[in-house]
Amino acid sequence: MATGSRKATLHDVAKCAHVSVASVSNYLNDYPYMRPSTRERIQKAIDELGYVTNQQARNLRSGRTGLISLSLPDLNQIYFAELAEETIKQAREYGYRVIIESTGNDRQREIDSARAMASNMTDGLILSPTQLRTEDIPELEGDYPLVMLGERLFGAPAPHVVMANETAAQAATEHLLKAGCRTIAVVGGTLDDSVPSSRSMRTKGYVNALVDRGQSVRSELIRETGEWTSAEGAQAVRNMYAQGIRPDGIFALNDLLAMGVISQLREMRVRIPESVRVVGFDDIDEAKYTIPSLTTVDPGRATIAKLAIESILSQLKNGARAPRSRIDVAFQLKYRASSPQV
Amino acid sequence: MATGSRKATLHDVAKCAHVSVASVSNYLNDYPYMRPSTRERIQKAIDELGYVTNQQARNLRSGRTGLISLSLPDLNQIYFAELAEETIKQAREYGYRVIIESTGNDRQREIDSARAMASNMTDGLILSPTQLRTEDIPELEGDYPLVMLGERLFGAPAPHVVMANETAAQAATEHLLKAGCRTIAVVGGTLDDSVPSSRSMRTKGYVNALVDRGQSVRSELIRETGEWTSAEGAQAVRNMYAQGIRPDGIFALNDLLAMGVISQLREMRVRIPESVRVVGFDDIDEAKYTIPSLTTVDPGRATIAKLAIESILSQLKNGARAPRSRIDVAFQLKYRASSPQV
DNA sequence: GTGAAAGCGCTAACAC
DNA sequence: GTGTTAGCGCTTTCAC
Repeated sequence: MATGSRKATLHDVAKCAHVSVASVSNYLNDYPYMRPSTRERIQKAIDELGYVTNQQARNLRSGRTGLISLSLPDLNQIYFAELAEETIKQAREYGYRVIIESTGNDRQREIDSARAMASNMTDGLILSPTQLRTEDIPELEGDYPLVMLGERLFGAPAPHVVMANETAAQAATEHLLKAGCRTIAVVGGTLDDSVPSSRSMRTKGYVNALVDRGQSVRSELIRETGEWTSAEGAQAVRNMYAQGIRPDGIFALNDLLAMGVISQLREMRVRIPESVRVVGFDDIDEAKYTIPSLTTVDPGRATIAKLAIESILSQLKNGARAPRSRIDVAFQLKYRASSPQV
Repeated sequence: MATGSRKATLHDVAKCAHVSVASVSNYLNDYPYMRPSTRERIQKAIDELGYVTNQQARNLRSGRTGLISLSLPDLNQIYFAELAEETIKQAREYGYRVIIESTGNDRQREIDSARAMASNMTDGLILSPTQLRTEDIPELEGDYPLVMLGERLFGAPAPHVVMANETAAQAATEHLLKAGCRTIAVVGGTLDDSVPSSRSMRTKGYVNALVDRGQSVRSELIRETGEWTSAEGAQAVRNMYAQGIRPDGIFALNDLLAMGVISQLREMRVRIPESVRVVGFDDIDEAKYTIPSLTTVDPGRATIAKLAIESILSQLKNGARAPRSRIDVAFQLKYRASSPQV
């Protein structure tokens, strides 16, 4: 490596190796038809000058950046942090890097994520909105690669990768039913389905499972909560018991709620799973470490990330936005100690 | 917005507005000396053509990208996810976006993060390594803006923003002492300080506090753990009690451990804080929601992110890497129910 | 105040 | 096989 005063360019390398810039460029891009001796001279010059390709110039020329935008509500929510981690990992497999936008559940920032795509800074956008409304769909028009995530804006003009909220919740509930539970509470649930959301979809799955078994849906077993935190999960259990409700199964709509549920039940000396089975949703890392460890729904985070990245790259290859479509991701029930498989 | 066949360029706008490209460029960059009528014509043309500046071209010309790399071990670790969130937020304040590299505690990937800087893709690097060794320091030479984070590689040729692991741990322990605790266990601690780490620094702080009070350090109160998970925290408490050790204060070296500690104590009907006070470290979001809520050390995550970003930007402005330096960030004890202020 | 022109460093035709 | 050249879309002197 040279005592670089200024950064070496293709031009410098060409001069140093006594070849043309085209040859150097070819060399860098693995052009096959090239005399070995030329190759060597070029490589030597590169080493000597400590040359590194300037990505920006390459980007301008090629129209690609090797960057993908991932727009999420909030990395403080474990689910999204873990999704981001998976997405970064997947992108790296293909030589891509990820810019993360955190929108903080702000509609304008969600729109801005889309608008930023017009400036060519990244090769594609993976967007997980929570506030966008149907009227915002025009903001998503464009020819850049786009993949939608989450429960909103199914009308968006792009592929939409969705987790199986409803069927997974149904399977979780069926598991409890099959294990003999007859009084299954759903913590975090709601019967309000005016706005599609994880909350409403998962509750619907729960209801479906009961109905399929000919069981009645008891509204006192549907425990609404505010935020999905462990404190709310614990509170929900306390309230339920205070009202004399004694479930033998609890389906918490995410793992944090489930952690609160477990902690409260243990506090109350309720045995898990002997007296009450507990099932969560998301399969966050901590679910393995609760006591007892948490049976939960793995919504296929890794698959979601993989499909999203692959769709972006295939749209990029085709040079066109893929049409609106829906890609359902398989879920998996992870059986752990809080409700073993029967 | 026009029925853009192809994306409009500066050139197109210039032609449409009957001015030169220079004027359009000036307009876009808020050049003050410009006839209002010209301004208007240009703006009209921009609207008409739906022109958006091409960032890549601007980047090539200006040598800047508006991107900062943040290289972290793992977004699945809540602390890092929350740090990333803060960093993204701070960067946005200055009009910057963040590329997140997740190195998975892999030394080669940590090195790659640094090497990637040579290609001009981002304007600076915030690096939080866990595996880099002193011999890797040469990899960090360069004139690009760099900020180091964490407990390693203090010899690196760049500013190093560090949290007050030792003094914060000392303060946390002093708080317990002041509250009357006489048998304070440290969960996650270690007396091995051969490798500098959060673990060893925080333990050292704990020891300092005891020594300052003239108390002896009892090795059976230093409870080593494997990973810092809540399961390990709970296990540590069980082991301790099984050995007949009855602490009246527990300092857990991070919040996940503390959550396990709390959950196990409640299980055992030990009253918090009456019988045992519990203090954690990190102030993750969940710490507010444990039951009882967790007294913990806020290591100044927001400040760390802010200082890191600001240092990157100031290095950028100065056109040179800032010299090696150490920037200590103030911590704050967050008093909550698990150990109220005395 | 505004315009002409020279690149930033690279890639991709196309010529030889 | 290798070289020449024309830009990618923008910013920035420097004339006028």
